[in-house]
Amino acid sequence: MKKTSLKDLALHLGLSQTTVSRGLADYPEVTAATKKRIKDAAALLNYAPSSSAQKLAMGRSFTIGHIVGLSDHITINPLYADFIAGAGETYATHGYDMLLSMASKDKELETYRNLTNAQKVDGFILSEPVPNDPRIDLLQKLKVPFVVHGRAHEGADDALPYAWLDVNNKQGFLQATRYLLSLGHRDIALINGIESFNFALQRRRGFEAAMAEANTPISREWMIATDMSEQAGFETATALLVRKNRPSAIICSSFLAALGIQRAAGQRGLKLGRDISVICWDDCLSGFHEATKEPLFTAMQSSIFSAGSMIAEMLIEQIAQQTPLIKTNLLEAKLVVGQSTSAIST
Amino acid sequence: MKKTSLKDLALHLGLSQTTVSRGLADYPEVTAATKKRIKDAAALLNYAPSSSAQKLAMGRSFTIGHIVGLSDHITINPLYADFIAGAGETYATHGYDMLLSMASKDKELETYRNLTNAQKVDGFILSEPVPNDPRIDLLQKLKVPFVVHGRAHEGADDALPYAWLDVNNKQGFLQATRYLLSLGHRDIALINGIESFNFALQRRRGFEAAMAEANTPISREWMIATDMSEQAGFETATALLVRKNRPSAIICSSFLAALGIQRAAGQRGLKLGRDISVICWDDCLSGFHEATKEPLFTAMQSSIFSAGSMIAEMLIEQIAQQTPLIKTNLLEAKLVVGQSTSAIST
DNA sequence: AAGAGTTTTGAAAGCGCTTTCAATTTCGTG
DNA sequence: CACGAAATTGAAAGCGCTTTCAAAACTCTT
Repeated sequence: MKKTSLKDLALHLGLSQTTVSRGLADYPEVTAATKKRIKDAAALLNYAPSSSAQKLAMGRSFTIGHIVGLSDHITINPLYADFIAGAGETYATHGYDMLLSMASKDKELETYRNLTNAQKVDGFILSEPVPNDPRIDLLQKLKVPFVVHGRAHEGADDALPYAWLDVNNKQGFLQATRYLLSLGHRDIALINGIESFNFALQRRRGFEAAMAEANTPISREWMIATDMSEQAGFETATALLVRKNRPSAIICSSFLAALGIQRAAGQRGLKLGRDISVICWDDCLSGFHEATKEPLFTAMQSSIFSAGSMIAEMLIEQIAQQTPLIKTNLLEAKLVVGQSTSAIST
Repeated sequence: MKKTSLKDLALHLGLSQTTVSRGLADYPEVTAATKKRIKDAAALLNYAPSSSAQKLAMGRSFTIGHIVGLSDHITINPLYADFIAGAGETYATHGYDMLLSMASKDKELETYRNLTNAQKVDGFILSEPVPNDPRIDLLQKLKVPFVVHGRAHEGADDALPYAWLDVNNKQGFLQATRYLLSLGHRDIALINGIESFNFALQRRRGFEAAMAEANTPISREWMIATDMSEQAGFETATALLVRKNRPSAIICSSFLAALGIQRAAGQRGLKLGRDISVICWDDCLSGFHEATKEPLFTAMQSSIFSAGSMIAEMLIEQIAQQTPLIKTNLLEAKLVVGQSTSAIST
């Protein structure tokens, strides 16, 4: 049995392709009665329009591109997976598809260009921007709609010449640090992400601001920027805890790394929330969360899943209206107190 | 500046569309000289064929579908992310695109049907099969090429009526258990994945077989099937370790859960590889591995990234040759000794 | 009952490519 | 130099849809 085409369907109904096409697309000029007749027949004959024909005729692909740049052996991180899942859910409800493309870092720009030129996508979501990200320049030159997850440029927050959605990293760590200070902690270490990523830089700013507010000196050796993996968290924390004067609290940029801190602490007989306080950034990854119980870590929470969902919404909207008016969205993380922090014992 | 079409390019070159098209596609009847002329011009004018037009004309989409069924709030797991990354890399080198679609469990079958009918994809990769998976029946009925990651039916391994790639789960845990036994362990607990997934069932089989071989009784309360998350590992291990006669070794179905076991052990002052041995299945997730150092866990390793890559290769091959000859591929996991196991102290 | 206005339908022209088949050019050979 | 064979090129017909524009079928007025 061959695929049923619009022509077949029209023939079967004794109508023109035009009318059938319009009926299926809910054009107002088609009577409700014939619409129903058309749709019933379509269901019966198991008709589905060929997407490539549609795309060709309409000049749009109803597809959003996500490109992940694989550098050597570092691949998708779980964060990104959740983000994608959020976006994907939104696409599904809006009739969009998601094109996911892996490209080695050196082929990344080329991949953006190809997907655009071949008209495979109507727009892009851009993740993990770096300062003055070349991808942004490229996409602007190509005049293809896109939204950035994060901001690629410091300062002038409001006047960035592109659409973005970001979480208020600075404010988040400001608040987190204030919380630790309010518990009496003064010797606070920072285990941050690589600070060439803007998010990490902003978090440090927040940390520093809070410490400055409280007139608390920062130990430079206690501000560490590293990978956001369990292993890195473990190693960094171990290095920190092995010293004779160790911090009484750690503020950490990732849930995964916090797990590593916990391992390091456990190995030295230290219990989180009793012997040492830990507060971390928590992107609310699925699989690490049992919503039911008191959270393991005190954390600044901001679901990256919903970030994905929201950014997809923004992009779809931008595509719908031709004029690329530049919308932005700044999310605030929420302080949630868990078991990993306590007031300093006097 | 409008997009350059094939027509533009042909006009510019003073050739027919036919020749240009053939030249770009490296047809043998086009002279090397004109081929070069064509390709240069294409590069100059920044020409890229419209993929939808190509698809329409050729009746193929050069796109592979991956559908992830989201059940409620459980989304993509990191395992799957790595798998996808591996597949994506292979697609890229073969000129294929990956269409990633999120669908709630109840809409999942419908999504397969839609993508197929709309001819959006040339084939599917099917993940996490369950016994007698309805998706398999559907795809067979739709006559669309697909390869299953894992096997959906027990027994008759060789004669399954579909293409699959799987890792030898039974053999893997057989070997792992034998290793623990060889270290003198007899009180071994199993923390397994949900056993409605075939992979988990097979691993239990392997465990049981090894124990039977050694005439070692299994404590039924020590065979636990649960989620493969850090949290679940932690809770299960805690329950196990809190008893007065606790196992001397644990075999665990996931690296993540093993992390949880470690946390539970640490909390009770037990050190892995000294006070208790742990061996786990390790899918070699990126981000959890520093290739440089001795691995944390003794484990059965099998990279899920390369599984993704291999399965993509299989599918592309199956698509290329119309006749769907059914290939299969059984991978063996590798025992790698790390720090988390040691001979039982006498 | 005719004319104007309003719905509802359809023929046909694309969208940008591939590919069949026929036409043209080039080449080798007697 | 002529002639058939081989290599190279092109005109045009799709692929399956959307959409413009014109025609046909109604619905009211007067």
